[in-house]
Amino acid sequence: MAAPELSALSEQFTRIKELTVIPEKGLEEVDRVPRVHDLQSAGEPGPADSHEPLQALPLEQRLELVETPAEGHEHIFTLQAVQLASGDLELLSTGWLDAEHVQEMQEAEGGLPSLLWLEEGPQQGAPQCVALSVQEELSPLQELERVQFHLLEESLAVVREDLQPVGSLPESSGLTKFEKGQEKDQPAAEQGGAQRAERQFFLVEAWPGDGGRDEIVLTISTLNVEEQIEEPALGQANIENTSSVKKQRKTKGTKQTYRCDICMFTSSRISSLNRHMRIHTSEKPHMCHLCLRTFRTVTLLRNHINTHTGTRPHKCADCDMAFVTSGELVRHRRYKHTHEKPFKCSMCAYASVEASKLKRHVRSHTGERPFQCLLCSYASKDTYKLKRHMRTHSGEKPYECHICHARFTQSGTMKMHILQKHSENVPKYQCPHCDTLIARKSDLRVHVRNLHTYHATEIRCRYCPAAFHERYALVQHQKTHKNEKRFKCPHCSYASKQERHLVVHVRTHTGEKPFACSACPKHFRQKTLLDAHVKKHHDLDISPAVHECPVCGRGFSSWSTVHRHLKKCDSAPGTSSPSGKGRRTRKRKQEASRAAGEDDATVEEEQFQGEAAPMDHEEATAGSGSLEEDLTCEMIFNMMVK
DNA sequence: ACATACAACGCCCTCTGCTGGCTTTTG
DNA sequence: ACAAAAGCCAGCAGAGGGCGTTGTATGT
Repeated sequence: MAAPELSALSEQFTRIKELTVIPEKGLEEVDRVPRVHDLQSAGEPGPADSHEPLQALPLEQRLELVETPAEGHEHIFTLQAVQLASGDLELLSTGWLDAEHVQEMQEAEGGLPSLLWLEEGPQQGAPQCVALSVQEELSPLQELERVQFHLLEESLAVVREDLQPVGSLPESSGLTKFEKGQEKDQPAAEQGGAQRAERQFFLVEAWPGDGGRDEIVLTISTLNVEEQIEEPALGQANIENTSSVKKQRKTKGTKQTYRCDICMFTSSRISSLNRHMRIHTSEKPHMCHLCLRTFRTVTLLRNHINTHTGTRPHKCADCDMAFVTSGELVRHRRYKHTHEKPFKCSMCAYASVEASKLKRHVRSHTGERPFQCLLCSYASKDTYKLKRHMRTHSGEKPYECHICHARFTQSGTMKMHILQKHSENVPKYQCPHCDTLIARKSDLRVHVRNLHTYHATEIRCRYCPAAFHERYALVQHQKTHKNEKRFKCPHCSYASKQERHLVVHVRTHTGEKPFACSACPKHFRQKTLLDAHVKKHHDLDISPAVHECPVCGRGFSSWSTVHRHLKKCDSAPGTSSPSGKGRRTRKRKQEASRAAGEDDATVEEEQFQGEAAPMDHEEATAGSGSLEEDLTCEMIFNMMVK
């Protein structure tokens, strides 16, 4: 076989097979064949001098070279030299390496050596070899560009002495492969069964693949051999184990069970057991030529390659979806079309399409959190949540708003951001208990929780004895007190909405004037009045405004003074103040009231109800003019207009 | 060898809901 | 001006849906 170019790797598959069970049928036959140590004793190179090539033998002789060690010698390896002829590959020689030789090599080389066979085959010049390292990996067959590497078991083992290959071998099968049906037809009891102990050995084989492919099959096997104990009285029980392959035969004619030594697997068929045994090796002989991943089976490789090529042969009849495997299609149909959910939770009504989903769901009942964060105490119920959580440590914000480029840790957060900040028709959530509209559902829930939750203990109104169990009702109730004149004067009928107004008012009864001017002996009931006084009489920076009497033209500092003057002026009617003056004055008063801490409502209230705290003359002249004064002026103005 | 069914794990997504900081409104 | 209340907002986690992929068992 010509060495394939790397570029042609996709054309070549190299398989590595488990050794199949050697039938006991061949046991007697192999006793005839020469043994390695016999060959060695005859001066022929053998595995003992392992760097010497095995003698090349014609193909027709190869079976006879498959030999068993002499009694007392324990096999470690079966080694086969192969010829790599063009387009074909032949088994040329095999030989046993027994424990004695290994021990010698260990002593000589300080460990198990690498073994190498190089020899000329019957076809001159054809390259041929098997290279094997017993401790590390299998070295490639020479002349092949690629061979799978696999660890060999390091454990030295003993071999069953009676394990032997079959007498005839199909070219595509291993030397020691069972013949079809053999495993069932040959009860071990018929094989004679000396007592056997648990033993182990390795077997290496290489041969061309089948199916016309450019394929090399390389078999590396570890055989565990359990010695049989003959129980003639029961007429049964010839048990044969191969590496982990344990074949149990109870009685002749009863169904046989083949049990895996490594796991609980059992099968009624040896072929199934042999196939199963592959899962206990790391062998993945099928390599994807696109990404170099390897797989155990051709089917897996094919599915994998389909993921590269996008080939999706399984199409859904009800939608446009298509899948690589039939299983995916079935699952998809359950999710999207049939809604069949076979996995049902025993603790709630949850059911799922997949078992893994039920398993995940059950953790919400059990509280199990198998995925622990290494950086904090958080643990999650599934891997994704842990991965998402890790962003809180890394600061990673993988999601970016395409409009404002703000970044977010979760896609849902970004989605909400875009909806609330960059969308035109932002949805609002109506509170079912009141008129409140809230942008987010979760915030509406907070609103309901805070304002509409029933409280066992009553919440009392700040202004009256009313009490409520719901905060919203309390707030609404308290708003009804807003326009109430709750603060009533004990001396008269005066009432105000704000307590501070009542305080000022009561001073009119008590005569208290707590605000003293620092520049003159005057005292005032309100700070605002004091400020106005200081501004008018003691602030040199302020030039007093001149207001002319419309009757006599005399100048005054304020309209209120003009008003008072008009009362005395003989030529009162017929004069006029500037248009809109009354409104502007009112406005000024409102501003002054605001400066004094009164709200507009209070001003208006005092305007129209005439219940303002009464001012004495000096207060009236100190300020910017009272409402009464302004109204009088306006009345005068109106009279003049008429 | 091949197809098929099924299992298992992983990844990513959406929806949901809570939390706490920030901002605005209200008193 | 201030504090409290209420809404806004991003961060974060819980739960579950759906699909991708690989592995195993089994029948033909």
